[in-house]
Amino acid sequence: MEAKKSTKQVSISDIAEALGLTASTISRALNGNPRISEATRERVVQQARLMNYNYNGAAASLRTGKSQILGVIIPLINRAFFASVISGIESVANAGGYSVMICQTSEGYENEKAAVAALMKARVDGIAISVSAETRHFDHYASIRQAGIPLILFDRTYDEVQANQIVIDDRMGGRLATEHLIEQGCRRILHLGGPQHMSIYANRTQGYVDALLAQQIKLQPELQLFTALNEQSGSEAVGQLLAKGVAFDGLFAASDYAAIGAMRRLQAQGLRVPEDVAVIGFANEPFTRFVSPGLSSVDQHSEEMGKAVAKLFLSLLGSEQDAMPQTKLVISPSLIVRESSLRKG
Amino acid sequence: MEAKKSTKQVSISDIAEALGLTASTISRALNGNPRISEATRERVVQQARLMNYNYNGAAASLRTGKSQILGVIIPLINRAFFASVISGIESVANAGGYSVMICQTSEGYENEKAAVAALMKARVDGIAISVSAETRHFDHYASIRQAGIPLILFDRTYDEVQANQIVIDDRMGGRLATEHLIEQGCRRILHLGGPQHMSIYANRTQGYVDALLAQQIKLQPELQLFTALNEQSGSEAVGQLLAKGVAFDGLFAASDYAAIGAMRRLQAQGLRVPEDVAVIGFANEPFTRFVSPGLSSVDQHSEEMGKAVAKLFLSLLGSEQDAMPQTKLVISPSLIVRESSLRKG
DNA sequence: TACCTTTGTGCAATCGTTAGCGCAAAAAAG
DNA sequence: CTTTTTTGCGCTAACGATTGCACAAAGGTA
Repeated sequence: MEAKKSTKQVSISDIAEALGLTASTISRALNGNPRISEATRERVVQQARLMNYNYNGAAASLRTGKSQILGVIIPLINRAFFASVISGIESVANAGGYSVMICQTSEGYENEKAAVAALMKARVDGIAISVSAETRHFDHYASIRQAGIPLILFDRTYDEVQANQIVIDDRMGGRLATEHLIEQGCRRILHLGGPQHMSIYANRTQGYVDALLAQQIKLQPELQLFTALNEQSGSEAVGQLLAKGVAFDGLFAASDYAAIGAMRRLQAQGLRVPEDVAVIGFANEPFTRFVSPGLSSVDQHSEEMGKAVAKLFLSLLGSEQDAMPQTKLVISPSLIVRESSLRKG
Repeated sequence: MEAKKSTKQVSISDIAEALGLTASTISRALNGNPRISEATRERVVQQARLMNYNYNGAAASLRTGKSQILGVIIPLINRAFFASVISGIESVANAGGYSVMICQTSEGYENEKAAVAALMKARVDGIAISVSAETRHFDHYASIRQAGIPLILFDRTYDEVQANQIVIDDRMGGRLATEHLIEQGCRRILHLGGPQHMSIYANRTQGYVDALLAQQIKLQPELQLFTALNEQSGSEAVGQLLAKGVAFDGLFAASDYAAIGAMRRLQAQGLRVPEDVAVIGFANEPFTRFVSPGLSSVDQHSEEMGKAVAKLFLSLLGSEQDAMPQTKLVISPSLIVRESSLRKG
């Protein structure tokens, strides 16, 4: 009365016993250690399959100190950008024999602390973080560095954190978007920017400034608004400006959501896009191709970024001893032109 | 010459030594065992914080057989539906003290096998799977049942698998969508369905049939097309029907992507939506609200489904002994009416 | 004072794998 | 036919946390 219901998993010692060998031999055979004869290895593999053996990662992790797990912390999983990044991380990490453990912070600082703790508890071999909007100080990363495992910040990074970084060139993205609007004949370009304490938004704004200055277009303070960059705030920003009688013929929003909100408001007020106002967003969210007019945007190569994160992680595993050299990888964004910014003339 | 670079994490024995106690006392203190005096517990907690102690999940997992990890396998992470489900799973699981390990299969059978193996290796305490499109047999789930841990199938389920299920009522969703079109005056309703070996698609089709029969509308074989349900196939399906001169005044697609593809094609061919053809999709993808006309759809309450998955998992943990009773939870979808299906008359 | 409870902590075994060291038997070298 | 090297495997001690059992000290009861 102990058979069927037993939830006990078979271990290498069970295999050893069945084969008249010892656990160490099984371990070596399964791990491809060259000191084990081909014949024995074959027998072991057969028996393992037969007995439905499952490798116990926890035991190995305890013994070796490595878990073969990569931890990832992101603000929101159901944002197309982050979902794609994870997808990229997943594919490369898996190919390298690593599993991925994911935590989302919902942009909250306390959640981020809890996430770090959870990953450290799982003894992950490295952590990749896209910092939550709420996070302003970084003491909770200390335990990661103390454990001596790779720490990679991506997209939402801060230079003050001692860590490897992978970002897209947001400044270039902002410049590309703005230059494009200028080329389309826009001269009074409204910029809807995000929280400037976050480098991604500050850089997009800087790119906007760069482009204007390069064309000797004077910056107009009333044409720069900083909001939460969601659909509603985009709509409201445009509504207020129009109410105040501030005119503009182009609009660069640092987020597609703000852009779509703004575009819909413009249309609701009787303005034509792109004829009266050319609009471009940022992130190339999936919906941008489906709306009409198609929303121009800046693609961040999110899946590629994810792959880069995982690759960097894998490469850091070898050389982790030496004071953790800080890599900073910058990915160039691409301009995606659709109807919302394309004027016939 | 051993201090700074040491990557060694502190263990409960280290705390014990510092305090002149034993590891067992530290363990009990940290776990809130009532046999430890409040004074001692306080000292231990202080010292642990001081020494920057991190709980070693691997060690505990080895000893207890529990990892406090929930494994999740999904076809694609960067699909709004699955991303939301994960988000829901994550929030509830975390609140229950569990971490989430995610694997994506990219709809591939071999990947799904690898994912199961990876999760079993991590000794997760339970696995939730949304079956890949390519998967037709389920032997690879055997190791899960053998390990005696909860197995939950969600959304993409198969009754032939002995497991708990959480699904939405796709049949009801299909019926709601079709009834709505009928109410809007449609009589010749085109249905774009998905692979019928997958219950979700078969059920949506069945709902369509139910609605028509209930209204004594005769089924027209030429008005039922089964495709891969992406944007392109939706477009092509409509193109072919129009070319063949098959008329229809309503369209129910089992996917929003197929619906948008179809809608754009209709418009390109000069047909008005919803006046000439009323269109409704399925899944309520984020883009449906942004397109124009707004695409009516069927909401699957994805985040809620995720939460239900995690809750079921947590509840199964207690009662896992008894032959795993098979729960089947059905979530009702909601009809979301937008302009694409709303006729003035 | 003697005995019984509580209360608070220590002892030691255990989970499954790994890896350094040791040691026979077989093979190669002299 | 010895001596050295190689090959193939076993022994054993970890890794860090948990937990049943034991047990001393303190407090209660008779």
